[in-house]
Formats: sequence, structure tokens, C-alpha cells
Amino acid sequence: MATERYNAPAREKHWQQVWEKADIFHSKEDDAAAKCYVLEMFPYPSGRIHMGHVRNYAMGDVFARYKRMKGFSVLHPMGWDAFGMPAENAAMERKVHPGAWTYQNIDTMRGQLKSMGLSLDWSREIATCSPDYYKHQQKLFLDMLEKGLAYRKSSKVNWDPVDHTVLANEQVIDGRGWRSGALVEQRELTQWFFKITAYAQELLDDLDTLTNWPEKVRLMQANWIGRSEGMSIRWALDKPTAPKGFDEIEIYTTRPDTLFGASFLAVAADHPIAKAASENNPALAEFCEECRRMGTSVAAIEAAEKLGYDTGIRAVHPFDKEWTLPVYVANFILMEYGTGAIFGCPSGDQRDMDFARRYGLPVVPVILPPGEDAVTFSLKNKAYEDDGVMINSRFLDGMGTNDAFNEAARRLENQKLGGKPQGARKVNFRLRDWGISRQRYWGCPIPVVHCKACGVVPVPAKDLPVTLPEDATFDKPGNPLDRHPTWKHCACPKCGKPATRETDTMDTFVDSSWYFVRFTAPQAATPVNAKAAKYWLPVDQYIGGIEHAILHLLYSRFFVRAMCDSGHLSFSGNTREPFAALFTQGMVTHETYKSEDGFWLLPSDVRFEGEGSQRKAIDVLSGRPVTIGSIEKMSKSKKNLVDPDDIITHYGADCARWFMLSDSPPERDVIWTEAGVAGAGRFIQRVWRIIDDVAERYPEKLGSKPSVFSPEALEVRKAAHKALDQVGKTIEGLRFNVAVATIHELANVLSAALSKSGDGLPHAIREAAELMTRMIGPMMPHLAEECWARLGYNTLVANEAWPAAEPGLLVDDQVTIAVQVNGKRRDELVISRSATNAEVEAAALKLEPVLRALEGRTVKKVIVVPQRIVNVVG
RNA sequence: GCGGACGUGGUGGAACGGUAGACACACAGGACUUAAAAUCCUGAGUUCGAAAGAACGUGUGGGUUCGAGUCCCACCGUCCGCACCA
Repeated sequence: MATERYNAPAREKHWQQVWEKADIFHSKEDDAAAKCYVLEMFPYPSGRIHMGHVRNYAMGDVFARYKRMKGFSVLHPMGWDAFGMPAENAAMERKVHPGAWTYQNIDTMRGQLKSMGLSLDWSREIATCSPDYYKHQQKLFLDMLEKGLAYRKSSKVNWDPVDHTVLANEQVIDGRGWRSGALVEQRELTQWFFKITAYAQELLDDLDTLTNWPEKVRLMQANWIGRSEGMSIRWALDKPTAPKGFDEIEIYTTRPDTLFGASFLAVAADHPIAKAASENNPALAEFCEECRRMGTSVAAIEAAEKLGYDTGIRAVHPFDKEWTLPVYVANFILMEYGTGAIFGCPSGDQRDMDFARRYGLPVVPVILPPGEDAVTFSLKNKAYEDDGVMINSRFLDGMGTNDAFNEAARRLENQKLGGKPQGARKVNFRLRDWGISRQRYWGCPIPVVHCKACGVVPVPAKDLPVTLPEDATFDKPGNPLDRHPTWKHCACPKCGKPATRETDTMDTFVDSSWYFVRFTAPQAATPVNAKAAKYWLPVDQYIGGIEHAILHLLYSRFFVRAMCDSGHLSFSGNTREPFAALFTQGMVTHETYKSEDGFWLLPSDVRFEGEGSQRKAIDVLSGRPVTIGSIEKMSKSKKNLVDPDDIITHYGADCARWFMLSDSPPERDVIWTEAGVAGAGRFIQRVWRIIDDVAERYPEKLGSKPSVFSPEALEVRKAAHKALDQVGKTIEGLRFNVAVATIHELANVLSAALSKSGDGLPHAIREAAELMTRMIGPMMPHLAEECWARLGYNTLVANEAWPAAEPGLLVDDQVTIAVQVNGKRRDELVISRSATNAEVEAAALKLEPVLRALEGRTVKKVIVVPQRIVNVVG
């Protein structure tokens, strides 16, 4: 019998050394084998790994190890998303250089990840802050610049007054910086942009090819891209009322069918006409200023308030020269979308309705909803925005919405204003170009030079990388590169005269938009090694947090396309998608604890008394009661953290991995509980005891199959092979919690079998033990090695093939069939698998509970689903 | 407001339209022990019943079906995303 407990922490170190010495996770391009590129989103080196990392990397590792065992040539790399603000904040607060801080964190976290026993190819490790990485990124930038995919323009930007930097629209959440939480201001600055909008249609269309992505993510991206089909329509302005130099206004609409319901036009505060009209109208100028101030922040909060100002200008209806409409400046019109001007149809749009009611404008219903009567139909204050039949619309009357759209469009296309068609069909996208300029030090320098004579001059490729100066200062806010005494001064690459470097660095999302490409050839002299990229890409299974559903994933999808179009990359298939399959795992959550005086407490500072509703928490230090709060995502601010290091040194990495994979479906949040971890730890000991027991009793490696198996032995064999089949399938589908349950079941069977006897049972038990050892290999790799060695093998489970289940053992000769009467289960029937429907029916009708349930009624019908169920209808 | 997901025992959760509650946690009883821990065995959806058994059970109400946790419709609740996108 097993005497010693399995000492996980000690044995895990041992097996990690064995793996490392054998260098078994080193991946190579092997044309003879099918490839599998498994990738988890690489971490930001914040200092220490957290439980979210443990969960993410445990899942990826199970998949990678399983695929290795299945014979795939696996690429499973790791690196560091190493540029970004926190390093600069650390520099400011603690007077350490961002680089030193970052690399120190990387060292710590690399050590932590290694202690998890992940099957990573560490020879491919990359850090995006290394010039070895970002010099290639600068080359990519230059080539995108040449192709017109990177450009500079002046634009209103989101300025974060705390971080002193520009933010992309995606980084502004509810009017606040995603990192600092500060209210974002609008500023006019010249910025670098990537032309992601050039790919809007392709990025949208190709979402359909991503069938192994969560539907939710595809939908979120589609909404973000925001395609709409409509028309731009030019309206003539009524001469006497128009400002100087303006004789028409162009609006964008998706509903030209509702033109006869129009009662006003509205333009954005930044619209040229609004500006012109403001010139000799101080009150209007003040109103426009007010709108701008509301900008991103307050507008979001006071979304309900629709305000406008009548410019006095009147526009002529495109279908009726005698009909003029007022032109307003309105706070709910965005200059950035469409043409920054609309026509308002109050009956067909709720915003327009609100506006019309506020300013006493006419409301003419033009669409009759299905089932309504034209005579009695009225709208009150609720617009009808759906389809219906046109009314009050002259030549459109009686048409359906679609036909009316087309008819209005046709007429406008053929109708001339100023010699040009008055209307044109137009597709509009919500997606805007990606602003990548950041006024920060710790990022990839944008490799261009500004010359008074030559303008913007790209740094020649031979002069790359443009590296960051080591001796920057971080003692005050603002851009350290800009205030550096010498760094920005250089000679113009074109004319040689004194010039200045670009001091903006790139958004760190650029770094993570192609790291998965670089992993395929991390030491290549060019950004991409074509052969390696062709072999490994796309990523076969990408795993990460749902929080990147839009930003990182959309940028990456854009970036690989830009890399293709600038000659760096080519895909063999007909889509250009970087991630063939995506899985978004849930968060790790934990209870929160608050002391009497309102401070958050770490779980390790709290002890518990009582159970269930009587459960009370007590502050370990003060002995005073603690309020148990809601279960939330583990975060530094709420202190509901459990340190992975503590778990790994106490219970071992396998335990942490196993717990993370147990119970909760991987896409859902998992609640970290002490009891759950302890349970996982107990199971590890149990597996060890079982294997130790088997090895003690049956020390011989599995030999040839005996000719006779007792029923008990056969049951064990069936259980083992069914489990093998099931575990393989569930890992394949990333349903780790089900795989865990299956292994539990097998352990139960195996442990029970040890107290039985019968022909062939030793063989069956030994076989089941050997199978189970390999089955746990992907999930608890260290324990598997220990068990495998105990079973007498000197090979590594990590190098073993995933065993093939015997098909004959996956099906039963005798099947249990449920017997229902009128859909209610009354009994069950054990019958030969090959029994005919008639035999099953006959057997079912003899069952006593069936007869009882029929209560003498005649049988009307019997439905037999072979090997599953019989339903007697009576 | 719009869009989406989800709702199953005390808890986490299983379940190709076919025996609901696998597996685990927690719980209770028992064995082992001087005792405890560890371990092993047993029990358990709810209600009625000593038991056999019966009725009711997957948020609520309808529907489709021989049969619904699963499909359809409406509602309630929870969570997430977007939010004046014309």
C-alpha cells in the first residue's frame, strides 16, 4: 500500500528539469506532420502572474500537450507585451527606468510561468520592448506608410489629461480613459493613423469565415464596424437665408423613403455651415461652443437631452421646390459620421421625434405599420422606425418600405442639382481609422523625421531601429522623448539639414497586432520568414479574455491584411485571418471582504467560523468581524486576490491547473474557493494512491491480452476505453470540466476494481491505470510523469502518443432502454443491443409497471428509438 | 433605448429532442483510530409514505412533438456589449 503522500512541489521541480534537459517542447517545422499553433494571449509584464493567467495558460497548455500526444507538430510560444504606461508610472513613482522595471518583471513572471510546468518553447520568447522586436515593427510601419496605409492628419483627438496622451476611440469608455479613468478632453492634434477603414468591408465580410470564433465576438466586431446602406442627398439652400459661399448642404440618410416626413435639417456644431452661420450670430456661436464642450463625456451621461438652434437658413426639399425646411444646429449630430448633417423625420426616428416635439416642428406619419388603419393611425410621441406601407408621401404612397427606398433613390440619382445627381447610394461605416500616436516614452518610436524643407521623411530602413534613449527623465508629466535634450535632433535623411525626429510612439496595440506572426520565426532578420509563416499560420487555437473581443482582435485582423498588402505576408487560403479558432475564457472571481472601518481585506487576512448562513468572517489580525461582500473578478483594488505562487508552493502547479479546469465551463467565470483547491489536492493524492497500489500489485508493464475477461474485468476495460474516448473528445472541444469529470469517474471505477477479483482483472486494472496516467498527462503533467515512472516506464508521458481506444469496448452488447408510457418513464429494460424494434416492443409491453400505468387502456402506438427509449402511447 | 447570452438540487455544474441532476464541493451517517486528521463505505431533488410506490420537479405562462432542460412565442430576472452612428 501507498505509504508516502505525493510531494507535488518537490516532484514538479524534478519533472520540469527533466523536460527542460530533454528540450522536448522545442518546436520545428516538420513537413511530415500536421501542424498545430496553439497560442494564449501574451501577458503584460505587470510584476506577477495572477489567477487569470493561470487559468488562461492552463487551458492552452492542455490543448497543446494533447495535440503533441496526437502527433501534431505543435507551436506553443510565450512572450511579453512589454511596452506601456505602467512602466512609465513606475519610473515616475519609484525612480526606476521603465526598461529595468519591465525586464525585472519579465524575469519574475517567466519564473512563475515555468513553475506552472507549461509546455512552452521558451527559445521563441519575445519582448515587444526589445529593439530586436520593434525594429521590425518600424520596418512594417515604413512599408505601410509607403502603401498609404499609415498617414498623418490633424484631427480632434481624445486627450487623457492624467496620462498626458491621446487615446483611440476604443480606449475611451463612458467618456473616460480606459486606464486612468480621467474624463477625456477633445483636442486638435496632428496624429498618425492606420487606414483600417480601407478594410472595413473585408473585415466585416470575413467574419463569416470565422466559424470557430464565438458568435458573440463576431457580432461585437460587426457592430463595431457598423456598416449601413443609405444615400447622400444634396439639398439646395434657400438663397436669401444661406450664408455666403454656401448654396447646398449634403446629408446622409439610410431612410430616403421617409423624405416626405421630413420637417427639418440638422447639422453638427462643427459643420462648416454651422461655423459660417455662427460668424455674425453670437448666440449660435455660443450654442456650438456648448455642444463641443459636451463632447464625449457629458453627452454620454445626458444622452436624453436633445438640443438645437435654428440657424435661420432654409433648405429646399428635393422633391418639392416650394417646400423649404429649417436648418438647425443640433447637439446629437456627429461631425465624424456620414456628412455631419441629416434630415429629420420625426415620425420615423425617435431622436427626431424628441427634437420635433421640443421645438414644435411638424410630425407627419409616412409609414403605416402592418395592421394599422391609415385613418385612425396616430403616433403621439413614439416614432415608428420599422417597415410598413407608405402614406402621405405622394408618388411613394402605397409602396412598401423597400420599394419606396429604391424609388426615392432612383429619382434622386436621376435628378440634377448644380449639374450633378442630387443623390447617390452610399455605404457608411462606423469604424474610423486607428489613431496610433501616443505622447509617451515607453513605446515603439515612429520612425520618421520632420524636416523644414522636405516635410515628413521616413527613416531609411538601414538606419533602423530608431531606439529609445536610455537617459530619459520621468520626473514630470508629458512626453519624455519630446523634452529630451538631444534625442530628437538629427539630420534629415533626404537633404542632410538639421531636422527633428517624430517624438510620438506607437499605441501598444500595434505591438500585439503581429506578435503571433513573429513567433513563427522570432530570430529572422526580416520581420517575417515566409516559409515559417506559411507553415505555422494561422494560429489554430487562440485563447484569451473576452475583454479583447474588439480592440486587439480587430487590430490584428487588420494588421495581417496590411502586412499582406505591403508584401510581408501571404496566406495560402482565400481569407487572411490570423486566428482560425478563438476561445474566450471566463474570469477568475473570488469573494470580497471588507473590514469594519471600510478597508478591503485579502482573503489570507480573513478566517471563517460556521457554515452556510451561519458563516462568519473574522479579521485575523484584529479579531473583529468582517463583512463578506459579493463575488467579483480578482483585482488589486478589491484585494480579493489569491497569489498563484502560494498555491503552487503549497499544493503544486498540477493542483492549481486541475482546479482551474474542474467544474466551471471554461468560457464561464470560475469562483476560486479554498475548499475547491483542497478538493483538487485530495484528488491528486487519490490518483497517486491508486497508481501506487496498482504498481505495487501488478508491477509488470502491460503484457499481451489474456483470452478471458470476467464481467468485472470487462467493465473496467470498457470504462477505461470509454473514458479515453470521451476525454479526447472533450479536450478537443475545450470542454475541460467534462474531461475532469470523466477522469473522476474512471478513478472511481479503478479504485473499486482494486477490491474485486476475476479473470483478466489484473490486466484490465493495469491497462486502465496506464491509460488514465496518459489521460491526465495534458492536465496534470507532473503527476502523470510521476505515475508513469511508478508504473515502471522510463519514457516521458509528454512524449507518449495519445492511446487509441478499442472501438469494440465503446459499445455495449446489452443496452439499458428507458420505457415510457405516454412520455413518463415507468421502467427500464436491459436488452441485447441487436434486438429488433419488435423484440423491444414486445419486452416493454410485458413489463409490470408498464401494464399498471396503462390501467387497462389499449396500446395505440409504440415508438421505439433503437438503443435509447421506448414510448408506449395508450 | 438597441443587440446578445444565460436562468437546472444547499453549491459549481452534466445531459446527440429520448431514463434530468453525471462528476465534484458542501452536508449527514458509518468504518478505521485512545482521539483527531487523512482515508474508505453509505445516503440524499422536493412532497406524501415505515416501505413498495406515487405525485411534483430544469425562472413564469403558452405552443410544437409519441416525448421538451433542449425547439418556437410571450413575459420575468441576471449578466455582458453598444449607446445619439442618421
